[in-house]
Amino acid sequence: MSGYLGSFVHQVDAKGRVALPASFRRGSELESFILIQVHEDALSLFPHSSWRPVEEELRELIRKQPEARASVLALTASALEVSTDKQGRILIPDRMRELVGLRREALFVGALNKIEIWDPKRFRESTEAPDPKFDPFIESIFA
Amino acid sequence: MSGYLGSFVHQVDAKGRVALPASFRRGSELESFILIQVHEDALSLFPHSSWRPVEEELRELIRKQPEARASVLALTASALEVSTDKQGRILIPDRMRELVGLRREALFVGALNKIEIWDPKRFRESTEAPDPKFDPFIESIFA
DNA sequence: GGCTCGGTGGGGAAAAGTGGGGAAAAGTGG
DNA sequence: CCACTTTTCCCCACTTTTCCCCACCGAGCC
Repeated sequence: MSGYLGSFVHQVDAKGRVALPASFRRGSELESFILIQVHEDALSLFPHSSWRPVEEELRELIRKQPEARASVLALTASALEVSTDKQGRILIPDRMRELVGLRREALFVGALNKIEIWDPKRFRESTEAPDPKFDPFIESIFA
Repeated sequence: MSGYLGSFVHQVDAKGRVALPASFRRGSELESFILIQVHEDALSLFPHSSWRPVEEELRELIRKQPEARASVLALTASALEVSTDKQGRILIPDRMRELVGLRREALFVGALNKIEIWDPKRFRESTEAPDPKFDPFIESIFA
């Protein structure tokens, strides 16, 4: 199975639940993800297979540069393990929705090894004027 | 199951008991941890699986640098094994709470291989202005 | 049209968090 | 060795939150 691709808008209900897009579900059983804010304006969902190497590298960073401990602690403090319920939904705590301005609608965006969750309006604003500086690199990848 | 993540505030009752957050409980039975102060302003809770390699390294250090014995002894002297009671609570002795300024509220923070226990106010102060020097490292980890 | 699958909503049982009384154990002094 | 004090911790009770489960709706397919 290849990386996550595509974008889907789903409703956030009164309890803070959102259905994970069907095409992002891998096993048919209940799955769990790491929910964390690593970019301004978006939450990220890591499946365990993608999270494991991230966790290793974070610990490596602290061992080599102990002063980075506070930065890493701030990250892990705001991260969270979330599981899908029997309907394939995840629960996003109020606190995390506020961080990225999520209201009634959540935009799920496939980002290869992870899934990003955006407020639809903010996503449009962030992607409508991409920097053309990188176009040659991207074109050469697809050549 | 991956490392400890998330942050949770719980009440310290008059007897010095605090509920361990449910998401930090691994086995359904009673568990035990090593409670120790390794950082200024925070207590650390090590599950046995994380403590074992630490213990190895401490002994290794003494073997290679015998002058470090006093420092290690000061650490182990203030450490403590704590078990959860049937309600999933641990007991934090007054002496340890005073060391890190813990009063009525205790903030449990997941820090991958261990759990840290902070006074909520001190945690905010310590993490609200993280050193941006490490941002590039962290971003490259999540790329 | 009937069926299935994906998405949405809400009620209720179960679990988590909190507090306190009292028995058991440990510590202290005669 | 016994009696008394203090501490520990086991157990019960209550409140709040979580989340499991059922039901419905709508779109697409057979």
